[in-house]
Amino acid sequence: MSFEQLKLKNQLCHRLYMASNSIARAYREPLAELNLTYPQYVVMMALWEQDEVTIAALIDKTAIDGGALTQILKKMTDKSLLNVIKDEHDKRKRLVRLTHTGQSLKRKAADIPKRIFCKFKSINTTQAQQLMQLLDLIVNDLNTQTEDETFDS
Amino acid sequence: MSFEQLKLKNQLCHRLYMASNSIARAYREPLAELNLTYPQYVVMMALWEQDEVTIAALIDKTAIDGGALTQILKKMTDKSLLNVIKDEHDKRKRLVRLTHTGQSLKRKAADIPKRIFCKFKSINTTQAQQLMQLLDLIVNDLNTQTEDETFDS
DNA sequence: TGCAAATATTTTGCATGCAAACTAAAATAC
DNA sequence: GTATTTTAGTTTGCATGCAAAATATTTGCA
Repeated sequence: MSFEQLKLKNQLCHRLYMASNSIARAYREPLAELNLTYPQYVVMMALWEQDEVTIAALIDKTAIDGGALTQILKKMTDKSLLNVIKDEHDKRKRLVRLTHTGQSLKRKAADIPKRIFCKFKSINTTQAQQLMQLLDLIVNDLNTQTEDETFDS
Repeated sequence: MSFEQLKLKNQLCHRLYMASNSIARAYREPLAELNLTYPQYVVMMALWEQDEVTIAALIDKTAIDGGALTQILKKMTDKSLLNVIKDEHDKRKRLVRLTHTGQSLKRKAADIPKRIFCKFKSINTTQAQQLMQLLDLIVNDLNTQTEDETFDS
């Protein structure tokens, strides 16, 4: 048997693995200038869109693991980018709020997306859109599947 | 300013981040049955294609970081899946060789790709191919870019 | 009212991903 | 031929990603 299905060149997952690592690596330099790691940048983007949100809302929006997020928020607090405050209405909840420093970092980050996209010599905007749509389908399928299994069992 | 370019819904990188994590998560269960993590599975696939290769060759093929790979190979050695032996011709090099156990694991892994692909309800084979091609373009662009910069400096 | 079940987060332990420093051995230079 | 440079891997330190256990509250229900 040739086991074609086990060859690396046929693995969508391996492509995603490489692409995800490559692009995260590409962000490293620009983000280092802002003293941010990639997941921290994702948290910042989420908060720049909507500030003063729950941890759960942040997990929802960023898809960052809750356990990891706790640590990430701690480091971002140390860097005075944000504060995690208690929700007076429900003391289980915490609210994440940008500091002034965190808010103003948005301007410095504004050119990062363009700097990254410049590196893509081989794909145009249309292809990038198409790629994002396909990725959305996959993420949806995988997450939906998990829920279904939960229902089944 | 609306800073549209900083919104998460417009970030290709965040799609990749989510997709890569989602699919790795999907592999977790099937791979747990083989007592493998995802990167370990990638190493196995590489070795099933070509056995007795250099560490450098493995890094090339799998795109796994060298530092991480050392640890991964150590754990796989502990599980008796492979051995890392010295190259007699060049003592700097090491050769990675599957054990009989490692080789025979291939049969048990043979149905994993199908089990994962079944979860993709929304995309067909053509779309999967298209997705892989787009991802290849991105990975190529990003890696080429890095080399160019090296030349420039 | 009072306590079990559900929620929201944090903590813990393990497995990477990655940059940078370090080690060993082979290739080159002079 | 010996010092220098290059090459191949390993080690170290830091930052996640993730599952599972632990905490703290709140809800729901008898």
